[in-house]
Amino acid sequence: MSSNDPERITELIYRLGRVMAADEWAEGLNPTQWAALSYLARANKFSRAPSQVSDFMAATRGTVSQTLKALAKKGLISEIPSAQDKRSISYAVTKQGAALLRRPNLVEEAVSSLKASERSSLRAGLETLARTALRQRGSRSFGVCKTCVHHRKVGRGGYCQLLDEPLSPTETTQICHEHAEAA
Amino acid sequence: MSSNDPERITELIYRLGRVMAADEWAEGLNPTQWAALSYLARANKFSRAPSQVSDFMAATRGTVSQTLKALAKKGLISEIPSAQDKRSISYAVTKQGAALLRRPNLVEEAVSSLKASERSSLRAGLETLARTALRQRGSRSFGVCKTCVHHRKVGRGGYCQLLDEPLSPTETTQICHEHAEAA
DNA sequence: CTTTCTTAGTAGCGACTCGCTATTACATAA
DNA sequence: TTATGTAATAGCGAGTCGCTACTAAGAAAG
Repeated sequence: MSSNDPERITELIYRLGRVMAADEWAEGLNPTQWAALSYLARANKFSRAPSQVSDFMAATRGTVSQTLKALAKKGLISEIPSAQDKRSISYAVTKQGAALLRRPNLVEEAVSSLKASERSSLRAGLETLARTALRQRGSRSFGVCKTCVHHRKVGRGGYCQLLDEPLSPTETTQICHEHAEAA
Repeated sequence: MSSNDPERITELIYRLGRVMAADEWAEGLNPTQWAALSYLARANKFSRAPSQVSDFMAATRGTVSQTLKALAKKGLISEIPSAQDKRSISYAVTKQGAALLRRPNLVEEAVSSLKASERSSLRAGLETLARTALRQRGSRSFGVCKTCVHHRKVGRGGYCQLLDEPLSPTETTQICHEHAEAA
């Protein structure tokens, strides 16, 4: 009888996901390619290898490998071989890729039209939900550096105690593969 | 600076959608097939034709036609030709299909573990969001009969004033293609 | 030093989705 | 009767998906 049915919420998330996906058949890309492109644009330099993209996208490395090759062929991202580890590759979003990402998004617009109070409670609920679901699945959280246990604020930027690397102000707001939510 | 970024909310919905999808490669079905099967189980008898499924799934009739054929071949749904309109087909979930749908779902479990207050505000936010996004897109709402402007309560069941059809108590809780939210 | 793990990335396979453009089979209105 | 519109499907090409199998390179243990 409860109208707060877990079923209804699941349904809504699923439906919204599908509507967003349908909206993302544009500019010659498909939803998966948009997801990979947008992740790469928001991830820091330690988190842009195929393995990490596939972790984020909840897909296998093989699948993601193909997606990234396709994006590279379209000139939206570029391959950058690692200097340290000769097995490893990283990808960077090109100017053309960044331009494409400025396209307005259906759900983002709908979110903007929400009242601030609705927005913050929606966000809180989704945040908790995502944390729970991802933990159950054994997936990483993929938050931004400034909310991570390994992060120390240094001046305007910061420092990652896990990777022993200084971070620029911009980098502290990027997504990291090694992210672990601070208490 | 706002941590209620529309971007963050969009991101969370997208990520949850992907995680749910990854979780739905099971029992020989894929995410799209699960979505169609679960819709058919929850839709009323006026809303189970390929056209209506494709409206709901935000896909073309051609794509959905193939998905439904695949489900039928697996014996999870069965084809029912319409008596009135000889162009039209309807689908019904079989016993085997219904049995499959009882599989526990990752996100549904996560939702259940939410506090009741969190759950209701999450639900409210998603409801509004979905309504806005669907209207922007010109999509139908696909609610259940008992919340529809065309619905009149009659005893334990109801009556649809649009289709001029009586509804059993069960039918008033099913999804309808013609649904229009009552004020 | 070599073996022996382990990890990063990729190819290729079969099944499938997706949007697209016909095409067929009706229904309905002029 | 003849348009006009709608329901469903077939077939096309590009691409995702999980999978297995593979190469190459780093790391660890003998």
